[in-house]
Amino acid sequence: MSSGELAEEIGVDPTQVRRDVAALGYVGKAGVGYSVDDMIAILEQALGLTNTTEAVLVGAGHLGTAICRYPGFSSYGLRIVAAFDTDESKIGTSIGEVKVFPLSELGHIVRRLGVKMGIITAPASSAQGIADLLVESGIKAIWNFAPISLRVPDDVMVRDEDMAAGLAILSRFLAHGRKTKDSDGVCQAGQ
Amino acid sequence: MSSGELAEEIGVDPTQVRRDVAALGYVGKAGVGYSVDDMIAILEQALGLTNTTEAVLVGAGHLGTAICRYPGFSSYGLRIVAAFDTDESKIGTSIGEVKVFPLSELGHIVRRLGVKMGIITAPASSAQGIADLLVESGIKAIWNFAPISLRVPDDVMVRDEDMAAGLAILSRFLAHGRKTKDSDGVCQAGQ
DNA sequence: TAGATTGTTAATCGATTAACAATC
DNA sequence: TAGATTGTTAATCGATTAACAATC
Repeated sequence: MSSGELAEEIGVDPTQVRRDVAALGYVGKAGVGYSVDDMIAILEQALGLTNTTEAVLVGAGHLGTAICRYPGFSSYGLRIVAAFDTDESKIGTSIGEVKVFPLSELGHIVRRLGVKMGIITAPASSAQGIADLLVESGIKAIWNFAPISLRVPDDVMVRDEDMAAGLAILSRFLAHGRKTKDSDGVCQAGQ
Repeated sequence: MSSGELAEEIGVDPTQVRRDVAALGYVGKAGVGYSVDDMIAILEQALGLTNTTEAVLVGAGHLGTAICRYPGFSSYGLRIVAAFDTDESKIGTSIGEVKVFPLSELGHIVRRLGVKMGIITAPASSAQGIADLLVESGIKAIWNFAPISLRVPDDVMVRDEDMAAGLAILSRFLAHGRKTKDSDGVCQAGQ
């Protein structure tokens, strides 16, 4: 497969493809292109999809439940090993395969299992406290679904899946009828 | 509030703040700064949060249910007016305030209500078909939760809330221990 | 007035793209 | 060999930042 075909497919410049592929250390064949199999292997490797990532989830509400049950993640190497909540009625129950534990057990369990990823599906009001708790327990990557910017140490990565931001960008488009580059930055400033 | 304070708060350069604020047409007072109230008003205006956006949701599974019930959206001006699914057992039921209709009714209802935003929470395999249907019915903004790149006309905006992409970036960080700029582009190429 | 902070111009930085010799 | 496609250098483009006169 050639850089031109790939570029066409994803709507970018062919040079961009060649550049990125080269940056990953994969060398194609001049006059021929790239091997699809090699390409897949290289990308999986680069994205860290080859190893299974274990994660804990905090906040067993609707969103947490949806994520625990989402069938796609296992094929991307994610395994949720425990869920936490403060709601007495949820503790002890299971969401699919995932057991729900009291939040007070979090530090204990995370440290014991050596889990490095935490997923926050709790309300915004308790998200920062949960993040602190996760970081303190040794978590290095946080997937944050709460609509709030979390403060964490530099060596911890946060990925915001901030739905309100996504919604704001779409709303803006509908209201003003144009797509902007700055939307993201402006939105953060607004929080 | 000064550009310096705002910049400090969100971790960017003060000039950036001044530039963006000016770009929105809001003029601050030299030597004083910006009025917080004016700032909020300007941002809400710019982001289109002042008008309520009506949306339809397709795919009344776990994720769709979580979104319909998510309490935060109403304060951001989103109102989901109808949900659609092909599952006979779901049709006719309600998720909170939202009624579930058969997918065959989508064009009819969307056109009738003049809704401009569609939310896709269906499996990846049916997402493109749903997108086509939404576009055909007059939808101009699609909020896509299915892990697939949708093809739509230029005048339709798609916002991908692609969880697999978010997961890949975090996995990559855990596996390789560094944050990258290119992750997004590379990830698209991998799909 | 003196201090602070703006809006904007000019300089820097990085990312994207065009062009092309090297290679299969 | 001839055609195609690579990796990379140089040129372009846009975004970020530093600097500062204008202003409250």
